[in-house]
Amino acid sequence: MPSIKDVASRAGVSVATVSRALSGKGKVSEASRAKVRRAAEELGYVVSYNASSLASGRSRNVGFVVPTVGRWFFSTVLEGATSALIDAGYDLTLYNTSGQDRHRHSVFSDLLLRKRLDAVITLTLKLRPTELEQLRAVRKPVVAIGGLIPGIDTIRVDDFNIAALAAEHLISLGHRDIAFLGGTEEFEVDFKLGSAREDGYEFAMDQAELPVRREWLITADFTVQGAYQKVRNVLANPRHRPTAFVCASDEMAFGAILAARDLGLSVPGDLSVVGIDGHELGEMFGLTTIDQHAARQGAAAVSKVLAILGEHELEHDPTDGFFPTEFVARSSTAPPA
Amino acid sequence: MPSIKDVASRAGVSVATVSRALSGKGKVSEASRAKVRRAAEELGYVVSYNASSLASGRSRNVGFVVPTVGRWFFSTVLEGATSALIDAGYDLTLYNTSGQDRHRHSVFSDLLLRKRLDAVITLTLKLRPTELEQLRAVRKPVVAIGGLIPGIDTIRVDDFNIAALAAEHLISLGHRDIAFLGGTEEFEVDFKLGSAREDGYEFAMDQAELPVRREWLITADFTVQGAYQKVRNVLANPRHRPTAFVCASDEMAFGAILAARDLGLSVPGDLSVVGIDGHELGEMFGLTTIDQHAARQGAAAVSKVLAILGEHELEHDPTDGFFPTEFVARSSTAPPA
DNA sequence: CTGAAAGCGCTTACAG
DNA sequence: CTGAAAGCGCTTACAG
Repeated sequence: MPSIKDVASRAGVSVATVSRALSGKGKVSEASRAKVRRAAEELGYVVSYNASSLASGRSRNVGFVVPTVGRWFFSTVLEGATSALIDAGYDLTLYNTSGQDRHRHSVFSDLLLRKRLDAVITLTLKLRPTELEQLRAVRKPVVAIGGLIPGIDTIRVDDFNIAALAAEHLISLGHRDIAFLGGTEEFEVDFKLGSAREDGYEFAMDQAELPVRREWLITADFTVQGAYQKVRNVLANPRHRPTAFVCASDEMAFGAILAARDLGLSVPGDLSVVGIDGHELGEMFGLTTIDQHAARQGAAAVSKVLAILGEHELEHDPTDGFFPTEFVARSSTAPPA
Repeated sequence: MPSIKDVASRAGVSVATVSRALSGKGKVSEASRAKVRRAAEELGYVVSYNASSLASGRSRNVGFVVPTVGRWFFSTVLEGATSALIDAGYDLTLYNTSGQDRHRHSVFSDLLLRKRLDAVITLTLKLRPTELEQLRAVRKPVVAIGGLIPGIDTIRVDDFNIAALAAEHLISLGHRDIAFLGGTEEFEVDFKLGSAREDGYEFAMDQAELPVRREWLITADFTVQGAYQKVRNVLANPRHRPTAFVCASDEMAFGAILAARDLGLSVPGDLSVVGIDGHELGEMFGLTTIDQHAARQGAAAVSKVLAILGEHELEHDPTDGFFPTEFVARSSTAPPA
């Protein structure tokens, strides 16, 4: 591979001029710039990130930490982030903790700290105090998606209100027997999204003076299969069968719909179902849901990171507005029979 | 952040000794090693990858190029790869072309070449001649998953045989009217997996002297929704309705099952469906399929990369055995009515 | 606008 | 086993 020296000698200028011409920083005459461009082109020269980063302190690389890439929300946010990053000419280094503490530990105590990153984006991870400390020590910007971390920039939706809205929608249709399908503790990853959503559901029920029955507060692992099984158990019980479900994710809502169908119940005839997410399959299932624009959240996190890096200013005010969501009414909800 | 010098002075040794002690390369006395370890620990020292890579030529980082992370196969392979890489102490830099030529171009002509990577893993991408050339120029090992590239290490399953097996399974159950659901040109990404699988299906049909009807060779975009629509069109036609479907992916098989149900057809009573993949949802749908162990393919690609890197030898024989798959018989297939 | 030179933080022959 | 020193390939004041 050719180095900057090769380009310099071929163009008949110094390496300093090559560096300036190619990076666009500093003054360079048009003539020099043209010569350099040509020489670089002919040699197939590409700058070495390692050398460039070492000298400048900038890596053009952001770290992205996820609990898994196997769930819809995570892969969709990731898709949005990679796209935005490529457009900006940045690399994305992926750290997948896979829900394993061993992996998580090496990510935070080692990989993240090796100065190859300009910034870090975390996805639905509640940073522990020591982890926060470690990130602070490297003095890099951190943006969190999917939950609030004090003192850190955050992209998140208003889980409480989203769930309340979902419940209100059912209530306004005339439902009274509304169940809630949330996430089990261990699968709520870190932020207990499920609880925030459960709180919103309960709030709406209270406002409407409807009872919240303990046996209708059920939890699953955020997967289609997990939800299928739990909902099936509830629906198979002929006594106290709910007429509607608020589900904390679209994938769980799909599981609920499939369970109802397998029991011979029609949706929305016998059961109304509303989800939260905006999953592509929602259309096919006719799922009423609240779209949280996951890919856009990924892109928004990237924008925020790039803005901070552009500002050269670490001590800014962390922003924390809610990311906008969208109510999508389809055919899985209707007045009760 | 402390540098190697800080560690050296605190430990009372030279930077060379610190480097050797921490990397484990070269001889270091136990006493020195202990002093260095302690000093590093106390200072919270972590080696700078950029400096280390620049000096040694090794980055402990592999590039992973995917067409998207939104489809099951890709995210599952990625999950397997990240896990294996973290265990080896390597970073994974993700390049997602998102099916956009603009992104693909910047990945291959720029990002991949900046010498921050020790190796590259490509996922279901047929490299164009210029791209192959560019990769060769950086002289890094390349491992391809999901298709054969001449002269490059490959992890792939035997698509032809898998599809033939799927068809033979249906034939042996007594089916004669078997349709095939493959991928549309534009969505076969690069390797025309669909065609290899279609060829296998046709081979099995020929062997059994069963006719392959043109109108039963249908294609979709590898998504549940796409398959749902196409299969629904076929099944809604009361004349010449097939009694079974071979689907080129599990997600498309789910679409086929859902389409059948929505038309009031029972699976497997009125329609048998077999998929290819080993998707987690297969169990819930009772889908008969051929598991291609996607996560293991990701891990296998990593093993291969690490083996090559360990060998310090670029001129080895590219291996190209077929990755093992597994036939999983469930309840979506049965003899025809 | 341009170049010589220091420096980024490591690794690794080389000599001892 | 250990250290002094060169070198990896850039960037960026500094001086002109």
